[in-house]
Amino acid sequence: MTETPGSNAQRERRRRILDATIALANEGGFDAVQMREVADNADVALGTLYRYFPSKVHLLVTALGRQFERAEAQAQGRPVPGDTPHERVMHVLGVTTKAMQKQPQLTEALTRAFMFADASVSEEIHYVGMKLTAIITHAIEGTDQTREPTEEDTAIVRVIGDVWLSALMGWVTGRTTADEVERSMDVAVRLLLR
Amino acid sequence: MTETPGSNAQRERRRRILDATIALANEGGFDAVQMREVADNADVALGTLYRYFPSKVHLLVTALGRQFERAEAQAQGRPVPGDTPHERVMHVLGVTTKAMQKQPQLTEALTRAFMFADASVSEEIHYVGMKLTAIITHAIEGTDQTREPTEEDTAIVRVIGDVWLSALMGWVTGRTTADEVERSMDVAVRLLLR
DNA sequence: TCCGAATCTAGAACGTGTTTCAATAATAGG
DNA sequence: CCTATTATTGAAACACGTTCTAGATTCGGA
Repeated sequence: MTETPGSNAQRERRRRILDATIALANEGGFDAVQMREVADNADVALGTLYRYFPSKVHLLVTALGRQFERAEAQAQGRPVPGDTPHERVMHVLGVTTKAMQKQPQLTEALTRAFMFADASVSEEIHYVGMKLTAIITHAIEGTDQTREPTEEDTAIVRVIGDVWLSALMGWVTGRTTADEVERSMDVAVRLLLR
Repeated sequence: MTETPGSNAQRERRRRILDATIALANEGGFDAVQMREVADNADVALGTLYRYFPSKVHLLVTALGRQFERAEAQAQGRPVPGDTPHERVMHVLGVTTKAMQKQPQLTEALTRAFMFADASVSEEIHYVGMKLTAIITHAIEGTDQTREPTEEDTAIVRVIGDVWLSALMGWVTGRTTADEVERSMDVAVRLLLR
């Protein structure tokens, strides 16, 4: 799927770096992901870290992309429970929200990096966006994978993704609770999938 | 409206600081708003700047709030053109998008600060959110200000605001063009206001 | 007008993201 | 196996947000 270029040793280094990143983020959030610390924990020189990832934000957004990849791989084939698009989308969002609640620091780190990213990270951002829409589309379609998503479906998926990001931001910045996230998602999805 | 406390000299300092912030942001975006530079240009000591605004993000989000205040004051009383809620909302969003296109650096600076804000900025963030929903609500209502907004209206306004923020982020990070922002807003508003 | 408290100033200092560089190690091509 | 190229290392240096300190200055109340 995602062919990572380079020698074996290089793939290993890259993996160690991303692992260290996730571990640090999980413990202390965005601020705890310090480049010197990541390099140390990944057994790599600081310069090497910067050769692999040109900035902290690149690093974190790439890590987010890897998380989405794994989530997608896990959901692969398994049908989403629920009889209506609304139910299925809410199920996926609910599961995701619950997972994020269990690792609030990690969520904070990855979300803030995503939000803070500037134009130089657009490629990585775009990748994450694709994964997100793929997951929501999959939920809307349900088992009925035969039907090609209409243009309207695509638009709806994008809007749901947007609302979810905003809600996530509210939660990460402590303005809303996880319950409120779920409630506001429910309202938005109801408005859109009617 | 917004009673700024303190002596005259203090209000003046605060104004100079925010003016310098906007000016720097307008020239060079988020990175060009450097605290030492802001302090210099506003003729205050660095320590004073930090007494007024405890962080760069507080500073920028407060500046964003002031911009919204002014936008709201200008729109005050003037009815929004358009015969339907959809038309009126799109008109407001279109005008805003155009204004932002004229000052892309300023938009980048304020948007990124808003996105990056953490829990300590929730008050300022909340203020900006209120202004935004007020503007959208005003557009939906149009001249017919008699009708109390329903609960559904409120929910719709919030979703529109969320989508707009996401679209804005896409534009700021160079993933989408201003045209695409407007187009995706049109789709979202159509989906919601039907 | 005078005093004490609050505010402001100038500047040094610190932490962390980022850059740079010389030396060493690994790797690929002949 | 040798060599040229490239990658990695370790460490210093730089940039900018933030904090701290010591001494003016300003301000409000007696």
